[in-house]
Amino acid sequence: MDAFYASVELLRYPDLRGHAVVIGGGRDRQPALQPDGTRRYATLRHYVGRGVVTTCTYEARALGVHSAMGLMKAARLAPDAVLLPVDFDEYRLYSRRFKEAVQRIAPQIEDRGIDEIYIDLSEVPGAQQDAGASAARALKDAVYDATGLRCSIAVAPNKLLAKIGSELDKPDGLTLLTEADLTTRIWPLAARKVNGIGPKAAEKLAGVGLHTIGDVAAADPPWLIAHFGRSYGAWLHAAAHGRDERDLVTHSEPKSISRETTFERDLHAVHDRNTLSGLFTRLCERLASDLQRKGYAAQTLGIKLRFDDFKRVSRDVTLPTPIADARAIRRAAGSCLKRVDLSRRLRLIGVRATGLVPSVALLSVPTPAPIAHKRQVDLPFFSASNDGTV
DNA sequence: TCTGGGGTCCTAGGACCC
DNA sequence: TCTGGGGTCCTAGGACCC
Repeated sequence: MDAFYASVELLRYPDLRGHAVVIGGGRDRQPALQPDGTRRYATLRHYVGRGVVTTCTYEARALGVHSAMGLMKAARLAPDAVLLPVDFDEYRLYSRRFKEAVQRIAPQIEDRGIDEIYIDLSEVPGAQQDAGASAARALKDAVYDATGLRCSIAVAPNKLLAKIGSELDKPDGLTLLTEADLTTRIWPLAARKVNGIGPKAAEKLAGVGLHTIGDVAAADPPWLIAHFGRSYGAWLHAAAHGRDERDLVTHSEPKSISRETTFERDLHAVHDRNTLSGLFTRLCERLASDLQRKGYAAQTLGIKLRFDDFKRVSRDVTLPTPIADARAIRRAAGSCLKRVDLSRRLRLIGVRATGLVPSVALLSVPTPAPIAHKRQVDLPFFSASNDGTV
C-alpha cells in the first residue's frame, strides 16, 4: 500500500490532500474542529519529544522526510508539515479491507504486516495472460474500490523479485518482471534494495566495493561465503541472481508478543523508582491483556532495556508452567530486572512473552513437572488468568 | 535535540542428556 | 594425561523488516 497510514488519514481529512503530512509521535495531537467547521492541525514546527516519523505523504518525502526519522529532525526539514497521531485501529480496519478485496480475486496470500502482502497468481484465472498485467490491474482496482487507497504491485517469478519490483514504480505502480529483466532492471539497483540486505550488510558490502546488486552477483561465491558466512554468503549470491524458492506462507502462529515504551525523559532505577515501577507494572498488564485476548500463555518471559547511551540488553526466564496473568508476568519480569546492572539511566523498557502456547491447551495439562530446573524461578505452579482459565 | 513499537530469524555458547 | 558424537533447550545479542 502506498504511504499507507498517511493515505488512510487523507481519507478522513481530505482537506490535507496535496500537503506535506507526517504521521507519528505519541501524544494526542488530534486536529481541533473550529467553529467555522474547518480543522486546525498541529504542525511539526515547535515539536519537542522523542517521536519518529511512522509514515508521511509523498509531499513530505519531497522535503527529505522519511519513515523512522526523528520528528525533531523532520521539523527542521518541514516545519509547516501537518503532524497527525497514529491510529492503529483505523489502519487495521483498512488493512483488513484491502486484504479481503485481494483475497476475493486471489485466495492465496501471505501476510507481511499491516500494509503488505505476497499474492500467488499461479492459480488465478487469466493471470497467465499478458504477463499478469490485467490481473494486477484488477487487483489494484479491487483494492481501490474497497478502500479508496492506491497500492503498488509487481508481478514476478518469485517473492524476492516481486518485492524489489513493487518499489520500482511507486506510488500507484504496476511493474512486470521476468528473469530476462534481471540484468537490465535489477542489477543496476543499490544492494540495499534487496529485502534482507539491511544497513549493516550494505555498509559492509560497500566497504569492499560492492554497491549494486549486479556487483554482488558478480562476486565470487566462495569469497562471499568467506566474508559473510556460509548461510548469508550463499544467500547473497542467490539473491543477487534473482533466485528465490520460498513458498507463500499462508498461515502462521505468533512466536512472541511484547509491549515496550520509551520514556519522555531518561529514568533512573533508584531516583525514579516509583515512576519506573508503575510504568513497568502497566506494561505487564497490557502484555497480559494482549496474551489473554489472543488466547495464549507464555512459557518464557523477558525484558528489554535501552539505556541512555542507546545500548540494549535483554534478560529472560523460562517458567515451570506457562502464564498469562499480569501478576505472574510482573513477578517473572521483575526477576529478570534484578539480573541487570541498573546504574545507567534508562530510556526504554519492554516486556516480552515467548514460548507461546494456546491457552485452551493448558486446560488439559496435568500437574506440571515438580522438579525445578536450576534456571527456573520459584513460582506457583498454577496461575489463574482474568478470564478464569487455569 | 538524534534515533518508536511490534515483530521474525539467526548465531553462538553452555548445560544437559543419551 | 586425555577427555566422542550426537542431540535439545536455554539465554543473549544482533540484523532485519513493516
